[in-house]
Amino acid sequence: MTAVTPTATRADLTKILRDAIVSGEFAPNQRLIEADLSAAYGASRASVRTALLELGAEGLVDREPNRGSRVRAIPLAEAIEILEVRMGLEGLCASKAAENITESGIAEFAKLRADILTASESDLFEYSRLNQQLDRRIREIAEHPTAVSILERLRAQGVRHQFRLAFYPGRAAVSAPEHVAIIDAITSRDPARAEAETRAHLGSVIQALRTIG
Amino acid sequence: MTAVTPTATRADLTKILRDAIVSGEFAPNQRLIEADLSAAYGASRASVRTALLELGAEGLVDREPNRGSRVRAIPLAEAIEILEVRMGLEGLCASKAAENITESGIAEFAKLRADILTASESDLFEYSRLNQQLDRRIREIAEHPTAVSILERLRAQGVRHQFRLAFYPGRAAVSAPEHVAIIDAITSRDPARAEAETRAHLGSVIQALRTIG
DNA sequence: GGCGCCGAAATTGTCGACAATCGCGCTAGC
DNA sequence: GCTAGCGCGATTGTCGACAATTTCGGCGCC
Repeated sequence: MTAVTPTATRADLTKILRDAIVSGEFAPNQRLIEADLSAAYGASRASVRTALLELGAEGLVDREPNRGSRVRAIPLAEAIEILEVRMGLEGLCASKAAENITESGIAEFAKLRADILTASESDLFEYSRLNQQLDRRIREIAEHPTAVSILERLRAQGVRHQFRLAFYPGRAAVSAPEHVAIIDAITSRDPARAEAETRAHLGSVIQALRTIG
Repeated sequence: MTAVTPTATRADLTKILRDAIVSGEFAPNQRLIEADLSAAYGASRASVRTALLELGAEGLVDREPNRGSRVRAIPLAEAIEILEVRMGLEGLCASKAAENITESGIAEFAKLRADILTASESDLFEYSRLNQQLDRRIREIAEHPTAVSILERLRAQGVRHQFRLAFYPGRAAVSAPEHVAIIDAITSRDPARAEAETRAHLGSVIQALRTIG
């Protein structure tokens, strides 16, 4: 536990800890002791405590009463549950995005489509980044705060499994056409198809997770 | 703000405040001042504070930094968003329930089906209670903790609008057949139909909410 | 030699006090 | 009479200390 930040104010503390968890700086199931974190980040224990409380509500840390907090480990079964939920929610967002998208949005997606196809064959880091950008833009265009806020939480929880999958050999070749299909459905302003393609894509992710364990 | 409970321990405080909010004891947009609540419930301000923090994470109270907490008012547009999300999630649960249901579960649902049809024509309170029970049983049978925990949060937020709608004249006559259709799909062990019927039902609720405002 | 009880260390939960911030009314100046 | 700036009351944010709880190790007893 390296004290990378000597003094951190409380407002940032939640973010700092969240980043540390999702980036894997803290190992799953690692205990998060309030006094230690307090010393490491130079904040008072009360500040650490509220930060842990928020992260507990986000599902990133487990908090057992009187027994402290630890980094929540997401088992495979739950990662799949999360993806099942995302099928419903991202399907909804894709459908809304197909309704809302503007002409300039369509142009933007056309460029994204080309870039994704290119990167999927050459640069997996870039490909992964573009996929995230696609997802983010779909959510922005969907204009559905309720769904988006839930998705954001779920994404943080599943990030470890997602990451593992992203660089699995041959995965990009499968997922790239699925992303393209989603883009095409949205730019055609076809909500039902956008939803179906999104669900199909996430279904394929579930399949992949199941097989590679 | 009547101090109905002279001394309340912190563990219960979150629950007490949550119940007070969803039951309408606190008006929407009402300010929740830490010192006042502390005095009213006989707990320390720190305990009140953590309770408010949790309720904030649940979306039941708005917390603006340095400006305190207030009961979150859910506008109609957001109530509809919540129902749209529930379409995805309850559809998923219904689908899983159709896969998981046992023989004894089928028998239980058959009885529930009859009771719902009866109550829908005579006793709206009982009808509303049975509907809630049906929803709860579907969630239990679905065995999908991730979806269920999200649904529980959303239900608490939307409860006011739901309640208003439940006793709208003629509403029961519309919703009862929809509930029956959901039951029939689940007891037929037909996941796709269970999902479709559930989504149709919630779609009908959205329609109703839109028209009665 | 193993099992259960007691006690100490570690850790979380709670409290009251102090500091920081925000909103509002009041005054002064034009 | 109106506006800008100041200061005060109200409320939240932060802190350190104390109390309560759990966990782990040692000791005695069977």
